[in-house]
Amino acid sequence: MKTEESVFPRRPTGSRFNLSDDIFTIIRKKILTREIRPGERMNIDSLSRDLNVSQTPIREALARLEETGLVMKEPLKGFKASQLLSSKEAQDLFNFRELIEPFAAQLAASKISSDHTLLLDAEIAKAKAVLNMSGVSAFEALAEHDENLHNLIFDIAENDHLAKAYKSAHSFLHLYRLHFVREAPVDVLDTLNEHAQIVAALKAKDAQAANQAMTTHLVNARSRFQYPAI
Amino acid sequence: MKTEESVFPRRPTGSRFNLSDDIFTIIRKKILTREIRPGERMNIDSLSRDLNVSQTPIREALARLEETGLVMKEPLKGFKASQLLSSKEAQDLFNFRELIEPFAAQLAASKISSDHTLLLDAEIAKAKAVLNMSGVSAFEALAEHDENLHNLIFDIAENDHLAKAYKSAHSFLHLYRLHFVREAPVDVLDTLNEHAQIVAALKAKDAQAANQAMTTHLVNARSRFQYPAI
DNA sequence: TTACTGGTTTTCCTATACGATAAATTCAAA
DNA sequence: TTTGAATTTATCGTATAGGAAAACCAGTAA
Repeated sequence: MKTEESVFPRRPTGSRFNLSDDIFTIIRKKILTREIRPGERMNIDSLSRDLNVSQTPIREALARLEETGLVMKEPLKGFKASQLLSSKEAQDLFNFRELIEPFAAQLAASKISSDHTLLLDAEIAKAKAVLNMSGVSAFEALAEHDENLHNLIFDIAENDHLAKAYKSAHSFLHLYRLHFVREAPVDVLDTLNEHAQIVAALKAKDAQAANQAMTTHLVNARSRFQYPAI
Repeated sequence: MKTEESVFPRRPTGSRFNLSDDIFTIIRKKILTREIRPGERMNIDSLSRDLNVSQTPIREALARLEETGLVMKEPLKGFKASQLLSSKEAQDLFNFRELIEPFAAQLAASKISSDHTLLLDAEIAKAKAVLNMSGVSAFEALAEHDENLHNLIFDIAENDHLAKAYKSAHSFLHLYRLHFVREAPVDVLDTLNEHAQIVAALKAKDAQAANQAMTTHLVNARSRFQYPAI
């Protein structure tokens, strides 16, 4: 019978809800940052001890993560982080992106507003900073910018189904890319130029050009992405 | 040392695990058949009583369903089945289908094997039976055939990302369509003819024709799908 | 070495309790 | 009668203990 728990309720009452949402986000981040490695087993009990919550929210979070595909449950063995995409799956993913992202860009071009224009300009301006970086931090900054920009385009396109499909696929690409990060400098300049072209097409409300610029970008991205033959 | 457990174990040992998976399927089905209506509140306690399981598997199932979008959690009110797609969202969904399904058909045409051909033929043959039905049962049979065929095509196309995107979007279309089911006879003949054309293109391994046939089918489906202005 | 057997660990599930919050209901005052 | 405050009720979110069954492991026998 402990007394301190009644005096200091663990959770500052009313300040935040949905513990399991928080846990979901935390575990998801652990996976996406490779703190939990692909294929690694995840023990409900130790997670609950580490994160200082009971098993219930852990179970809920893992169930949701399983639904996203980032986590797998083996019937009587427990949960583990999903394996990395195979080479074929990665190619499939690129094919998928090359299908939906140009379409999203095309839609976005026809729906863009002046607010959106400002956001796009801001993102492009921010990205210039990457040029002065190097090594891992450059890689990370570029990845973040890339994600921001692509998300922004889906926001502008205003098709939830499209955005959802992209988001769910994107985690896997992120992990895959992370796995093969090398010290070797990514070709930052090319990437930024392509981004700028996409944004220019969007601002010009030229749907056709936006589609084309995005396609070009993705095709180049695929070829830049030279992962070692495994 | 009990003896009866070998005769009749509580859970037919080995035959099924994962109570929460079963529950997930059951609840999902209840939603998809409108036994649980869009917007209806779902009480964890009464679900656990109705389904004769404890709260834990219910919570897990609901968490997963929330991830699919079929169920929503309002912070301190509980779970409810998601609202029907708005008219805009339904249009967005059709746009999305018109993007990914023709592409899937195109892929399928280039990958199709003789096994697949048999399956497609079987599905087309089975669908003929719908012509002799009427009313609601015709609608249901057609919907099932339609789903089978489209799923089959995604199987053949062998791109998991694509298939996943389709599956997640499809539930919503199903519900939306169900909502507006009318006694008025759907145009079964047109639908079956279009399906036959798609299958013909696939069997001919003509990717371009398959893409085109699917596009035509979807465009027609959209226009056949005359829902009342809300 | 291989195969079996018994104990240990892990996981899934159940049951249940308790605090907090939203909704419903009662009751008092204008 | 109506309005508003207080109280009750229902339900969610969280926590924790424990039991059943499978999986794992180690030690022994062939």
